[in-house]
Amino acid sequence: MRAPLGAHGRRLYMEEKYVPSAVEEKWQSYWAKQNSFEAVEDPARKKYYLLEMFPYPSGKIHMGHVRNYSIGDVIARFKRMQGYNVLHPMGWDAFGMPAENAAIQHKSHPAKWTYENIAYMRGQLKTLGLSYDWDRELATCDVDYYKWEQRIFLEMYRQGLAYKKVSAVNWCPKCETVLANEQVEDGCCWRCDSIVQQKELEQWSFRITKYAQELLDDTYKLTGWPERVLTMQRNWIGRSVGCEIDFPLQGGLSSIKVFTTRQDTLFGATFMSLAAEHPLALELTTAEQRSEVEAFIEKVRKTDRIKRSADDLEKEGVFTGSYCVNPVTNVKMPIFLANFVLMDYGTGAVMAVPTHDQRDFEFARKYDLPLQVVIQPEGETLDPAAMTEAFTGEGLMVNSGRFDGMGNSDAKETIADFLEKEGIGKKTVNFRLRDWGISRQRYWGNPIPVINCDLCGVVAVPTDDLPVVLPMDAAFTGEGGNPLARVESFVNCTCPQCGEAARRETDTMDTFVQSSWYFLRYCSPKFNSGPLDREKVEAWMPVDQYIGGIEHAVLHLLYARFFTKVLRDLGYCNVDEPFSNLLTQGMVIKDGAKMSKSKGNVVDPNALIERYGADTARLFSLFAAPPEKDLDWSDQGVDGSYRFLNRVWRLVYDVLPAIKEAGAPVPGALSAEGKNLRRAVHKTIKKVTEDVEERFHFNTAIAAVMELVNAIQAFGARNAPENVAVVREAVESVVRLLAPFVPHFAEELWAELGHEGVLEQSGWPQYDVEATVDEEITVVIQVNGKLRSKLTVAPDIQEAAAREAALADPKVQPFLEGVSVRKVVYVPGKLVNIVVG
RNA sequence: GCGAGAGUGGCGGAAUUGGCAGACGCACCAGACUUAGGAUCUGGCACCUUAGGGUAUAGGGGUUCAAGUCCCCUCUCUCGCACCA
Repeated sequence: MRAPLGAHGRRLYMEEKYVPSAVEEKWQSYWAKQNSFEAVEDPARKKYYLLEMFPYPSGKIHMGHVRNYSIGDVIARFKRMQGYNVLHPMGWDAFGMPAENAAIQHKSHPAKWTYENIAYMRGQLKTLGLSYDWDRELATCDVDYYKWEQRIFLEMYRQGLAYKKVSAVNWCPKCETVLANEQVEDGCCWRCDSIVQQKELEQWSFRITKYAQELLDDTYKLTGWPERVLTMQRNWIGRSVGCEIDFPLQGGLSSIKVFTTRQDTLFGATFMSLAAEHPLALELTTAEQRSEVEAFIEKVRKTDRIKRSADDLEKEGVFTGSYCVNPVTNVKMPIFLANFVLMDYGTGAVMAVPTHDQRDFEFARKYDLPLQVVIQPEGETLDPAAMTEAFTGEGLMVNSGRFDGMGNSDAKETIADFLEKEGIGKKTVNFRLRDWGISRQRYWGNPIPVINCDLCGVVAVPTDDLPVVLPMDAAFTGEGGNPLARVESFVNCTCPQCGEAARRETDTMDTFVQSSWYFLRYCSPKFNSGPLDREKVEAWMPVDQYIGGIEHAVLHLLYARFFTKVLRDLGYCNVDEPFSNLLTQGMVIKDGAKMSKSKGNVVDPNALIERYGADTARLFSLFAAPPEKDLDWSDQGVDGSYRFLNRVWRLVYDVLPAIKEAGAPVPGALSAEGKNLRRAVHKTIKKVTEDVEERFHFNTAIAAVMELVNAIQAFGARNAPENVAVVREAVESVVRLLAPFVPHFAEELWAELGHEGVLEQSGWPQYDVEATVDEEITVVIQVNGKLRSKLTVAPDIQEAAAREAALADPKVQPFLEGVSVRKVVYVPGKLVNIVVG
């Protein structure tokens, strides 16, 4: 039954029963109408930029999104209530392969599929009551977004930060396309099961290596990031310090350059290992070794990347027939090709020191190559003939000429100086990080804005001719490679330089490019004179809190840092690091496994919202675990959260008539019970504030509110006239503290409590320190560290009194009989420990 | 192999600075209300117990008056990297 309406359409009594759908629809439309979450720059207020990683519009929201965005929304609403000017935007990472696959499957168009998904998912996010500034929404597949990216690309090209190079890629001969590493399953194409080949292709790359040092150094400034993410990035960048050393070819003029971090073992280098792809490989091969070497190179090339880097791959190699010379010992070193030497690390050549490197050791044993010990561990004499593994520890230098007797660690620097002085080598820093290959032979991406001219070579599309718009009339058959390459009207063009017929580049950019700067674009999403409005970017950046999955620890989060630095250097912004604080939330697990269709353990957010409402869905996903941990989904747990909201609703319903007219509590006029409840209220405000603000531990914050609700319910004399003010304050506090977690629910009850304005603008509740002070405290009494009794005493009890009371306590007495008290430890306000023996 | 993190009741999880282990919730048990209960309310709920207590935070040792928390060793799990010269 509906409650009767008052004169202004307002119900006279609140609904007895909590109906989530009614409440949620009401407030969602209110927020939309009021544009409640619009972010406007305001120098008078402190800004707070809160961002969750934007989703790929795959079709519908899953529970991982619900969790991610609920966490973000709590922080956004909390900060807003605290008075911050909050920017909380949302958008779509909208280019990518699945759209193309769906188009092939449904004989549709990637754009149609993508925009339909966006429309649907936007609706789902709105149903969750997330407080986004929807006016800033962007989709990376919008021309208005990607055209600016093309402009950035061209500027990077001019600066030498974007360049074309030949690199090895995974190639499916049937699909005629490049595959990402993760699309290769057991060496076969994930779609057609053909054997994936390694292919050398001309690819566009970004020179991220130029920023390697800065990207590494600045990880030490990111104090708001989880340590493990920083560690992963540092490992990925992989800086190592060592030397480049030239080994002259025997009888030849040229030399082979190696990179080593172990120049201290140079005197023990007895042979040379080159990568199979090393440019000198064939040149160095003698006639009699030719067939063997060619067979080896072919074999290595055929082995795919995954197998090649597998742990159990046996070390193999082949002798080229040529020799080089160890520049410090003049020993003749046979030159081998070895399958474990990587062309894309260092120089693709390794000086082999079998006595002090395990890989070289295994290789030398297999091919019967000489061993020379140059580091002796203390108290032991290594005999090359008897060694079963390389010695990689510390020791004293031997067989190393003038360096004999030095500690090998100390010798590193000395030898490096020596090599530089002699012109044999030089100190270098080498990075594991490689340039970022961004070419994709796919349609649904941002076209790389260049033109290939037979006469002029690669020619940038003039800025005035931008954007290069992705043509809509491509055919999606799943065969014949990149659909874009078959759109004649797109491909055929004239060279902007010479005017002759030319072909447009049909590679599109990796989708990680779009996600590398979307957070900057959010600051001025509609700016139409460039990618970024510098003033707006300066007003909002950096992102104060970024939230997303750990799976992007290296890829996205490294690319975004790189891109921000590039944009800074191009003059678009003044930001060094885009994300001040990073929260990596855990996965949503059910029945011990990640939710997946094949496991049949998927929870559908729509069904959940329909049955319980968004507030319950949010509450449970926040309550069940702290954000950085995996969340174990439990249907019964959801019931529990729903029950809690119903309990709060009923509590308000029950007390409303009595407290309607109540004012603020007058501390001096309270009963003892009233005082206790008020203390609980203010302690709860304190705890919730701290848990949310300092730790993002929403689970304990919610638990604290639950405790307070239990306390209000247990509060016996709540309708007594002297207590109604306390009850009102208590109930209102519950509602206000719940606002960031269950915003519709809280707004509704706030209105029912008779407030005219919206709750979110009423400010975050402040606790009264005075009210939190205990009147009496419990002091624990231990005997030899074991709990024996408890004392209830005044908070200001003196040490002597506490000791005396403890020793006199009847429950403690039996434990003091027949023994002597050796010591009494007193921790003020906490415990007395009587040590006996 | 290297690096990081974790291991607490039947379950998810609390314990923020070394000071009452198990908050809060779920499940379960008993009771009340009820035609009924998958609603609601009340109470119970780590384990053992001779009812005094005793034992418990993966296992073992240590520091301390006091250890889930600090130190050492071992085991298990998760994640990341993995021939990086």
